[in-house]
Amino acid sequence: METYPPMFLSSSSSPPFMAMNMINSHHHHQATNKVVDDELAGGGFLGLMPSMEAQGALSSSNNTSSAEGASTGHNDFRDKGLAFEAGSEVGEPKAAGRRKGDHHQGYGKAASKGKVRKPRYAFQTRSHVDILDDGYRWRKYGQKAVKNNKFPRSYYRCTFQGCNVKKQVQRLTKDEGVVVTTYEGSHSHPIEKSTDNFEHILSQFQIYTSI
DNA sequence: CGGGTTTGACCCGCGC
DNA sequence: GCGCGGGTCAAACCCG
Repeated sequence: METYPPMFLSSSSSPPFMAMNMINSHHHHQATNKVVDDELAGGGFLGLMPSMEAQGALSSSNNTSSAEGASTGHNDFRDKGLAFEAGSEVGEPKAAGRRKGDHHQGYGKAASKGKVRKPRYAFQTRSHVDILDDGYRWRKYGQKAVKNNKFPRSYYRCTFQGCNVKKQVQRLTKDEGVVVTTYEGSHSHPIEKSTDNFEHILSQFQIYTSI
């Protein structure tokens, strides 16, 4: 059970994203694209990278690669994940009655004010389903069209009290089969779904650690 | 009904 | 200084 693929074995710690279940591969979908009956046609791990494009800025922070993040990833959420939360402290207007035309300030991002930037771990898989079931429950909070890409990018957030883990899913324009998932932060709570077939799923991944 | 999704507005950093 | 591009919010909407 402890047999993880080489990419996770940097320090035998928990990666920010553990236990991905692609059980609902050919499950129903929304309206983005028709889900073809490929189930595990993809399922191949194409790569793992520190971040998509912002890796330059991120690497200068404290982590240079995703492997490092995984190596210290057992409790590092206090460093990065919380840092982000602190940054968005102002931007948490649960009770603040801010409206579009009203006076409001501080949307999470700007509050950081050039401070700590949380690392993001991106990896891409081969699947026709955008949303991979990684065991956690996510709530979609945004979707934006990206320049140079035909497909929009979806923003998700973990729906756990106090858990500020985010992730964004995007498909590549060139290869529709490639789905890039970027994680931010680490979960601090147990997974809700069963992950006993984790190793079984990972065993069929193709890892490319030549980044 | 309640929780997740949709979707347009808004904010902000950055480049021109 | 302005416009663009990316990220977030929240009211409306949808669906079990």
